[in-house]
Amino acid sequence: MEKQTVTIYDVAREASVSMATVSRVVNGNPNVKPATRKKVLEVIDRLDYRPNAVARGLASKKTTTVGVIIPDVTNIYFSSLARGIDDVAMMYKYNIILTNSDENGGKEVQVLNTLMAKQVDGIIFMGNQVTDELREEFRRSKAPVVLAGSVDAQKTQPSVNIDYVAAVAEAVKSLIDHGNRKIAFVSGSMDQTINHDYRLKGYKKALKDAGISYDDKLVFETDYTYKAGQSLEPALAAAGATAAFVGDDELAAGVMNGLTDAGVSVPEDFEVITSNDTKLTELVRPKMSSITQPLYDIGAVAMRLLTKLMNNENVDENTVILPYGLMKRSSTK
Amino acid sequence: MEKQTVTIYDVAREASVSMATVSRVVNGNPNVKPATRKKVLEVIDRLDYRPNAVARGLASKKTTTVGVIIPDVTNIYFSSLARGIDDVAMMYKYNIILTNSDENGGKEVQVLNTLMAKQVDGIIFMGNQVTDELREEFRRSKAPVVLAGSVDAQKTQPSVNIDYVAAVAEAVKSLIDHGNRKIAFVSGSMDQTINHDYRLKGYKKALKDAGISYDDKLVFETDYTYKAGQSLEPALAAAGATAAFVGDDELAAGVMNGLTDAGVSVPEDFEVITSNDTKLTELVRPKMSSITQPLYDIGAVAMRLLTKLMNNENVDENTVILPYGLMKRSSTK
DNA sequence: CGCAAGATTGAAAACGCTTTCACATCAAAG
DNA sequence: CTTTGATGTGAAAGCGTTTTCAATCTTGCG
Repeated sequence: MEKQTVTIYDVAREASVSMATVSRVVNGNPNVKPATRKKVLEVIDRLDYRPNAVARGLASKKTTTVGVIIPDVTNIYFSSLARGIDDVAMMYKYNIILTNSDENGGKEVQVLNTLMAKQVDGIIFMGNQVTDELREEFRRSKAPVVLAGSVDAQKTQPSVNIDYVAAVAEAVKSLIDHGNRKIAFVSGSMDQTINHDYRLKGYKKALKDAGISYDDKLVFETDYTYKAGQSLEPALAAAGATAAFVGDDELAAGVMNGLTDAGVSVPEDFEVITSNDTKLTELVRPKMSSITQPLYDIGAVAMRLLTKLMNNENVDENTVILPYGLMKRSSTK
Repeated sequence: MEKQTVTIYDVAREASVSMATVSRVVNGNPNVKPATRKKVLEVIDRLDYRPNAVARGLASKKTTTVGVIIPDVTNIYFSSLARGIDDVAMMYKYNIILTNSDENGGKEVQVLNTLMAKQVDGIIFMGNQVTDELREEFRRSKAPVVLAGSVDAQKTQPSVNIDYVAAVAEAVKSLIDHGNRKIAFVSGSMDQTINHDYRLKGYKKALKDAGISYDDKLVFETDYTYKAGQSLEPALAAAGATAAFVGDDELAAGVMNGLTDAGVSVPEDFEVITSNDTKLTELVRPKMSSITQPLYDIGAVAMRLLTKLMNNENVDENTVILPYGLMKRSSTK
């Protein structure tokens, strides 16, 4: 009992016009006499005809779907971007093929290839380690690729981000202004461009501006997980830190809770400022001060930029920088 | 400078075989002489041929992509399921077209239609208000549909869930066992089957078993948002509740924080137990006691079930119920 | 009324692959 | 050597659209 499918041919026959005409009305081509259009529309309605997007994709070489590579949907930072991406994608009639990469280079390359095989019209990439191999795949791709909330050391791809260096510098400066001299820098892998080339740079800049010397014993490279943060307290104490800048909200929540559990009170004895301003910052107690980022917008703008690229519209600025801010909550004085 | 694409025809020509043969080696069909296979493989490699999945989809009537309808990726409960879905999808070589529905009936129907137009091989639906119209769409769909972490009053679709009635009953019973008599039931819209037909039923059952009479003043119908929970304290106090069962973790975090902010200490003065065991339960302080659910597995099993359905394998049980548990943390005594 | 310029339409060729069916080949058996 | 049953292979017909190009209608105008 395979369900029967109605094709454009059936409609053409029933309406006694050609497939071409049906195609025209379906696609809103204006070169159709109103009377014919009406007739065709009626048949379409009567037969409940629904165009087959795959056939259309083959014939037109456009699939109206874009690939989205995300480290992990479960991470609120990225899912917030994804939400922005999907909303504007829908607005422009695109669909999203979403795949988790775990920031695993091999998987990323593989995923990229299957996306290209599926003939996506464009790709949005999230992830902060653009390997040479990956960059090579981007280049060979006929579909435009834009990075969202993600940086590439060689700035070769269109991207949407905030000014991480300035944001981190400002965040760290606020810590310094509160009298802290030993400020920990806590983040994920230093292999990630965003940590190594941006955040750390901002951190160093703030220190330098304040005349504090940089000490790599205060740099903690760890996982972006709650657990990792939670178990950091002893190390933080050992290093004599009195405050910390943290590169991820979940990680920061871990750090804070680990501190609190160890009897260190935040922000009195230890200040914490985090990076992403996800809703986690409001859930934990004390609420976390954070760099603020227009998460949804980063995704939305990235997708919007991608639509332009896919349309071959020329864009004035390929790498867009959105504004950031600083939100003081209760994890800092 | 359109990038040139290599087709199966090019490979056939270069290898001096027919397209059929190339197709066979690409698809691992065993009826190819090893020598020919080798020859073809070499050409494929040399020309860097990548099969066009759209053309393949048109010819074979299989797209190896499934649609996933999710209320909001940003909600950790659902994104956890989505992660499970994507992982097993990848395992079985499927891709995921992900769309947010906001549990908006109209949008759901529309999305469903575009998914069907894209010829997805199957659909995973998350959302708890299956309207008649939606159910009708499911029925007319030639692709199988399975519900993940979502229930339909008419149990007509394959689905993967836990036993919500029993789980809630048990959770509420634990609250009763701690001496509470006035237990609030806090959840999202009562229009949602899961709240109305399952959770509330479990709640009532627990009350009844304990000989406590049901009082609808203790039922709080609200949004699934942190904010909604946070502002609930006055109402909770007014109703004289000393404990609450909450249907969503983010909402529960709000409730708890609202309580705490109002000077009510949890769990001493007020106990809270939540439903989804997402990572939020561990982030907040006190950590939240919760019904535990195998979130990732619900998604994974749903996807696995879908693969079987797509293959027309016959499955013994269309509606699978996964085990739940109760995790005592610090928001209950 | 005649004609050029649009405005509408249709025929048919792609699009890049899978799949059916028939044909050719080959090794083993008689 | 034939015969036979596998085994390998190719030709060609789809799959359901879009799109090009030419053909056919309509108009407005002189």
